[in-house]
Amino acid sequence: MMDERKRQVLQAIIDDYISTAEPIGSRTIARKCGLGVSPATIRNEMSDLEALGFLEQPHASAGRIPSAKGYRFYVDCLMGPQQLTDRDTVLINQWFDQKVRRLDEAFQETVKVLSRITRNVSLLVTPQAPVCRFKYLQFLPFDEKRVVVIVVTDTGVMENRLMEIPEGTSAEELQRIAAAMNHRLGGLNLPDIQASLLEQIKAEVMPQPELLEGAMALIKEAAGCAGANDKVYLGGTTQLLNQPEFRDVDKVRSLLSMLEEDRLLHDILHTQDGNGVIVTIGAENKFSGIKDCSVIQASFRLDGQMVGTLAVLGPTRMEYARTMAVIEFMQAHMGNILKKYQR
Amino acid sequence: MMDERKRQVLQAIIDDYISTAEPIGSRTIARKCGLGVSPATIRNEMSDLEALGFLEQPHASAGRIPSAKGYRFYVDCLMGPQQLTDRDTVLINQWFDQKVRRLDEAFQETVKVLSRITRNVSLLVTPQAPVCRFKYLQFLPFDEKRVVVIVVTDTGVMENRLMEIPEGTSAEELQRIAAAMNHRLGGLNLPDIQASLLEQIKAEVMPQPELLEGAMALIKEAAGCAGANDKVYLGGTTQLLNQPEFRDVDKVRSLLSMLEEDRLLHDILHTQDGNGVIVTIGAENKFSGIKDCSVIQASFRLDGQMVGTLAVLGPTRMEYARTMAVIEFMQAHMGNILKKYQR
DNA sequence: TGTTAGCACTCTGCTTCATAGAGTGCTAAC
DNA sequence: GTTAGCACTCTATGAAGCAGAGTGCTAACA
Repeated sequence: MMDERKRQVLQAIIDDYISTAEPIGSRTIARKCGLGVSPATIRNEMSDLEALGFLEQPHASAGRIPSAKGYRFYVDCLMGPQQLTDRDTVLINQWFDQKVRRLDEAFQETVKVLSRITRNVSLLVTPQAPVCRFKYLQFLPFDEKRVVVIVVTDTGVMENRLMEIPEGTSAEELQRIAAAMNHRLGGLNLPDIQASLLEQIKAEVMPQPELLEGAMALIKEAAGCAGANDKVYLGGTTQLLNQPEFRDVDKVRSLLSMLEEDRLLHDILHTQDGNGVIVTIGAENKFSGIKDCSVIQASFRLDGQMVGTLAVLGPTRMEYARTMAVIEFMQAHMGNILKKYQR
Repeated sequence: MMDERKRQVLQAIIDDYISTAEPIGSRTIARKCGLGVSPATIRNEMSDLEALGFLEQPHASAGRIPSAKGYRFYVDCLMGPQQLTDRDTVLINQWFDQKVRRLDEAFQETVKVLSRITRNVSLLVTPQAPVCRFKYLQFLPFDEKRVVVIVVTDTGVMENRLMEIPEGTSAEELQRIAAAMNHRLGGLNLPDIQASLLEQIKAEVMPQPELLEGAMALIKEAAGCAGANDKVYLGGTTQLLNQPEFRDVDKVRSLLSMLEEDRLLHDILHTQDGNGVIVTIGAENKFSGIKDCSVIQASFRLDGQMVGTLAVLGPTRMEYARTMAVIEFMQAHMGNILKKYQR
């Protein structure tokens, strides 16, 4: 029931619609898809394709547009894999060579370049529970009253902060406190360093509660959000405005206000372990707010560990093949880039 | 020529227009401004006000709307100072209590809350040339192959990074390098630490060029953008979509794409030393791209030193009194907030 | 049986036109 | 100086008409 010609017709329609965003009629397809048949024949095929659920009609006398099911079939069975153009790869590499300094900057720049190349909104989330261990904590001198506290973890995530020294605390005492904490906490996973454990240490090292509090706060911070964990990066929201499906300000607003909620974005993406690129089309998405959008995503890893997920979000009418190629490329290169610049 | 009644009429028109965004006729004003005169009289006044340049007419038979000059007069002479509501101050304080951890986060959250309260786009820039001195640099152990480099400055801005140790470098050698650099650079202003000076040191401490390069890069970084210097924070861009003057997607796009250019935003704000709130209305702005917008801004300081400028950007039809009150409040509280959480 | 030409039909989008409504400016009276 | 009255102007709105695009159906054809 899906013979070769139907597939060709469907592909031609989707390809055309992706680039024009206009409903497309039998005449145009007959001309473009090169089957050498008349519009009437195409009309029959289109009628069948609509009956099968791959196409729909905005209204009775308009052309056809692809349905979600149509896009799904297109992504799964019709479109071929696509290579990135050299221009794109060069652009990406240059971009990162110039801009990236820190881990969170890398993420920030990634969404920028991703949205620029795909001409769509892009996002990047980092996982909720980072697996990283406390290595040690150190007090560095600053001036008579203050000291720099630095927390070092095994993934190279480092937090530091300036802190007041309680009246009359000697350098030796500071060393002792640091040593005590390092002894107790060294090698522990950050999420495992609970308040209870910190309380225990506090009891042992009583004399400088303020200082200890500060150090603890810093460790908690490193555990919770150190570097760039559990964060959402969003880029290219203005790209929406270029899409004809967002000619209406109200639509833009409703989508953008959704995208402002970090929690929601986290949920939109399937944070999964696989290496593949995942495409979610229209109503396949969990949230009805993006039921007219598609999401293309992939998770990337560093040293075997899942570091985050990057994604492109756009109208269901999207350049799937190209966008998937871009995501795949970025996924593969994220590891290298991160290794090179940070850890 | 600007008698009391004219002032009252102008004020009534502007107040009304600010809240409705509709051209406003003599009848409405006669009813609202409580002067007990007829629409015809108001018409005469309005005609005068138009001749004086304070009002304009979108078209011949529409009501009047304020001109840029009208807003200017309103801001300078008509509107009274306004207090923030308790709800607003509570909202702001809660916001920061919960969210702020680091300096750059403080800035990020500031633009969020600012745009939320003013219902307009808000921005925050930090000055181009931070005045801060290099204090010292230190290498901390990480593992056999790598070391953590930390740069400490006198304002508490700290950069750190994980770095490879060149094959066969002893701990003593690292100490020597650090000492040499600290000796040469200690106390210098970061912007003054030029490539030339670093080159010189490089010549003196030849043996470990890679390590040195890394440290230098880090110092340059600290000089250029350490912590949060020379950065632009932008928030509440979606607020634009709620303004009737941005019902047109093309307008939104042209403004948003302007706002994406950090350099431009930097230039939009007058980075100045005064403590006052500055209002720039319509074409008073340097950039024609925002000639239909007004900017309300103030610089804030910490320990006497100028730390940044915050601003609200919206259509010329803006709640000037309220927005100025908000900006003033935020300006005063930025110092406290920053002191409390960071340095 | 699959393909095609022809044709009637439908629906949108654009243009034109008329109308209602809001607001002004002017004049003359108070 | 203020006000009522009135003619005038301009916009926004909705109806009507028309062109264009596209379909579905039927009948003929290979």
